[in-house]
Parts: sequence; structure tokens; C-alpha cells
Amino acid sequence: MEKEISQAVIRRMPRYYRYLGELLDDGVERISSNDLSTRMRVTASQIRQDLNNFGGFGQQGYGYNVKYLYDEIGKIMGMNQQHNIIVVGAGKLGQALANYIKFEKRGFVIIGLFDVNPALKGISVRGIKVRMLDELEDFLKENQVDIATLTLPKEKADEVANMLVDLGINAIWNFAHLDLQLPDHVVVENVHLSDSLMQLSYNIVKTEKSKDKK
Amino acid sequence: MEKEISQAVIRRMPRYYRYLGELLDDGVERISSNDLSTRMRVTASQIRQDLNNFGGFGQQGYGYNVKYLYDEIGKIMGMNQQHNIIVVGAGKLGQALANYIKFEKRGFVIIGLFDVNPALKGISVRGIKVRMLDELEDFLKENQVDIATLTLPKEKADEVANMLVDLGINAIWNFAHLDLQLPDHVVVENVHLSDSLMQLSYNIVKTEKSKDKK
DNA sequence: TAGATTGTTAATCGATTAACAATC
DNA sequence: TAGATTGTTAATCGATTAACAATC
Repeated sequence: MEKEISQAVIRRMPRYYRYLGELLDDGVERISSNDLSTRMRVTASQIRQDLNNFGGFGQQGYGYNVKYLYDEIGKIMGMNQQHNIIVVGAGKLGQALANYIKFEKRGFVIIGLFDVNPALKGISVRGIKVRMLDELEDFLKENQVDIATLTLPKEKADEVANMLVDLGINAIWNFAHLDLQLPDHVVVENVHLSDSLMQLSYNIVKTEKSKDKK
Repeated sequence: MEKEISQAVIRRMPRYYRYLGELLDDGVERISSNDLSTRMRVTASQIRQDLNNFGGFGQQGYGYNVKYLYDEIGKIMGMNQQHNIIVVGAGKLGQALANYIKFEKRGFVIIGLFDVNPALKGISVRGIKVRMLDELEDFLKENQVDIATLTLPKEKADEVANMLVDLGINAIWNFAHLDLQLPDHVVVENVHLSDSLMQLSYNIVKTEKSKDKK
């Protein structure tokens, strides 16, 4: 039986991937866990432990080959396959995501934009026209869709999420400010911007308080 | 000396705040840690431990008064004060954030939009006109700005972040896909959308693998 | 070979959960 | 008062760090 890898580790992998990508761009061929730890401001121990969850990618006395490690982490994270995405909710945020070309470099391709608001029907973003939600069922029959992005007000989000799941969607990137109640087989990744702002606010207030004390 | 509260706890506070807000809207007057734990799918123990980091907000035999606890968490997180925000980078994402009216309900008010691209100079979002970055210094003299949002390509982000800090900004909400290297007194909250997508991708791949095995 | 650095085990630290006395 | 539920201490669990033998 395979051991489950903790989400704490998974959360750090994109960061390793990013640093390795930069090293690669800079033409760096190899790197030791120690050098990487200095750059990333984490312990070398943690880097080695994290990586060894997935296998031994290094070599004693040498370190890690940057290109090889970059590719291996890419494979682990699914960067070697294309993920087709639809965006449900074609408001400003939905449009911003649809417009963000860099996702495509990582294999995340936005192939559809949906909304309920007929006023949006005419427009298109990067050549992707906004469709009405009642066209979704047919669209899903004709296209492989791996991820549905939810950029809707929370009042609509739960209902639409359930509809998506009924139509066969198994992964949701949720920007709506609520916890979706969905079957266990559905993978949900939340981006709660308000929560993020609140955390920032707390840390600002905390910092101000500690200054007052001095 | 006050004990530092761990970021693990801080990360959970906005979620408590959200659930309590919903209970409040539903007219619920009081709630026990046990009932809340069932709704939120966390342990009652964790709820009580988390809250008691900040003080005893409940009453034995009664539970927690929803309105009171909501307000107290609000104060802890700084929701009782206004935070003036500028958005630096007036592309689609910056515009989407500037347009998001719900932030204002929590006291986060966007008062300025900046960019380097002269092509954006004419436009305005929700009555906020896009200014050029060279107007920033004067703007900061005339307005209290608590948070700067960075929605720029990573090539520009580091330079602009340092400029902001030099001009007196102490808190940054960073959407650029890099780690900012800034002085210790600056509070940074990162929203790395690509990292979030990668995590989702990993969990999709993992789920598919475990299905194959059955 | 000698030096460097990994992979991995062991030790420590911190976070979560359980238990229960205090008390409303 | 009896019942309910908190606040808090103690026990457990998991994650991080340290240490070092293995090995390139």
C-alpha cells in the first residue's frame, strides 16, 4: 500500500518547481539541498524529506540535477498532461482568468466560458466566446473538460457546482466565498480572496500593535 | 510577554467568521462548539482551542453567543477598521479586484488604480481612474494607503514592490508569481494562482491513480 | 581515495485531539 | 439543583529538524 503524502508537502511542491524553473532559466545545472535551502529560506532537511516522499532524485556528493528534478516534479504534479478548463461565471474575475495566457504554458488550457447573464452572450475573451449555461451539457459531450472554475457569486455557486458534478465534472477550482458540499470523489481547490485579505489584515494589525509597544 | 499565535490558527479564523456570519443571517442566537464542529467538519476541541488563543468568548452550559463571537473575531482580524487599498497593475485581474464590491463590506476600500501602460490611462473602474505609476508618490502623500495589491507580471513586480516599500507601504497583497524579497517590517500575503492550480492538478492525478487500482 | 552530499533514521517540536474539572 | 458546555490540562499524533551512515 502506498503512503498518502500530506497536503503540507504538496503545498510546497509548486514553490520548489518555481525555483527550479528559475535556476533552469539561469543555466544552473546542479544544486545541492543546502544551496537551495539558502535561496528558499527553508531547511535543507525539509527539502530532502519532501523530495524523498516521491523518490530519490539526487546523488550523493553531487546534489540534484536541476533539469531532471524540475521535470520529475512536473510529472508528479501532472504538468506533463494537458488540463482542459472551463470558467463558469464570466464576470471580470472569470474574464481575467480566461485571459491569463501563462496558465497555458503549464498545460492548463481554458476552452470555454459560461454565464447565466444574457448580457454577456455577445462578448468573447481571447477568442473564447461566452456561452449560456444551458449550452453546457452539449459542450461537455463534445469536449473533454478536466476542471471547472467557479467565479460566481456565492448565491449561485452551490447550485451550479452540483449541476457541474451531475454532468460529470470531477474537479472544481472554486473562487466563490463558500464551502461547497460535494461528493467525496470531487476534488475541490478553494481560492478565498476575502480570507486572504483578512489574514493580511490580521498581520497588519499585529505588526502595528508590536510597534506601539516599543 | 504575549504569546505569538500560529499562522495555522490565523488561517482558520476567516472561516469561523464566515460561518458565524451565516448563522447570524439565519437568525441563530447561540451555538455550541459541538454544533459548529458538525457544520464545519472540524473537531469541537479545535474550535475551543483556537478561540481560547484570544480569550474566553463562551459561557459554560450555554455555548457561544453568535453575534458577540462574530464581532470579537471581526475585531481580532481588524474588520472594525477601514483598510485603504491601491491596486498596482491595472490589467484584467487588477480591474477585477478593483471591481469587486464585496471587499468594501469588510472595510477594504480600493481608492486607487495604477499602471505603467499609457494605453490604460483613459479608463476607469467603478469610478476609479487608472493613474500612471509616476503619480504614485504624490498620491501617497495625499491619501492614507494601508495595502498595495500587486497584479503585475513577475518581471516588473520585484522592482515595483521595492519602490512601494520605499514610499512607505508596509503591506502587500501579492498576486505576482514570485517571492518578494522585502524588509522584515513589510507584511506580505501571497495569492499564487498557478500554485493553486498545480495543487489541484496533483489531487486530480492522485484521484485518477487510486481509481485505476480498484 | 577524500570530500561532498544524499537518503533515511532518530530526536524534537508544534499542532491536534481527548479528557475532565470548573462553572454557568 | 441537574445538565450542558466551556476553558484548560494532558495525551497523542504528525511534521520538522538534526544527525549520520551510505555512497557517489
